[in-house]
Amino acid sequence: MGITKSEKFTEQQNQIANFAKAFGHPARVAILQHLFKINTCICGDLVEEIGLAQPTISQHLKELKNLGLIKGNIEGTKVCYCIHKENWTKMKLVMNEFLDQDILTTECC
Amino acid sequence: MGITKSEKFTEQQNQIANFAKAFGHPARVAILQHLFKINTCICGDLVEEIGLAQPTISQHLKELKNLGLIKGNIEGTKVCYCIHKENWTKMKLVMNEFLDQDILTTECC
DNA sequence: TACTTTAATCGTAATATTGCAATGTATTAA
DNA sequence: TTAATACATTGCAATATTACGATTAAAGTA
Repeated sequence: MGITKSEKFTEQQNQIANFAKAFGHPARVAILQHLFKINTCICGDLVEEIGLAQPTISQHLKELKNLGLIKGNIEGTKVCYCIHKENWTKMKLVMNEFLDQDILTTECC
Repeated sequence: MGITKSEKFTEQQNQIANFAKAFGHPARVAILQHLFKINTCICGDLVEEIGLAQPTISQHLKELKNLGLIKGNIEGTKVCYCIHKENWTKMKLVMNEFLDQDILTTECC
């Protein structure tokens, strides 16, 4: 049904899934990497950099902004985006708790 | 169009996105957490544990297996699943390189 | 053999995601 | 004011994902 039964899972599990979903598209990965790489905050050069149409990039940026991973600031006709440091750090804590689980058991198979 | 233009991105970006997509559903997060938690490798108790229908769980398990994050072993009429340690470690390297990027810039906004 | 158990697969419905052309909205420049 | 620039939004088509009933396949049990 394409609908995720979020109510069956813990808040933590849904949170992990939501962050992961944001990274689940290479364009959003590329956008974030670019924002990290460029010292000056980048606006719509992302469209050229990534190579997708402007509305598509705008949509991906919106998702990242809604999750709180980036911020946008209007500067004249341009918009300047950058990583939301504090939230990025918080996100890392959540993801690392999941990724860094200790593997206590020996493999069964 | 619902189709991701993977060819526009680097192999690394696609790899990150593919791993992230696997974690982008709380059921798969829950499955993995359960496999980590339980000392004995778990088979279809996952169906009871997670609370989704058996074909649904089976489908999620298949995705995780295709990505190489878990292994399955047939034991009689049951199937025993566990984390694929080596691949999990490799996945962590890829994800951490992405997540742990240094934020050199000051925020612009 | 026939029956049971367990899990995979098939088929399908409902919903979500991706991508972009067209359009709208500010802001700046002329 | 008019035109240009930069980006957001809308609307829609194509594809992907999620979920599960029904069925199948494989192995154990009576």
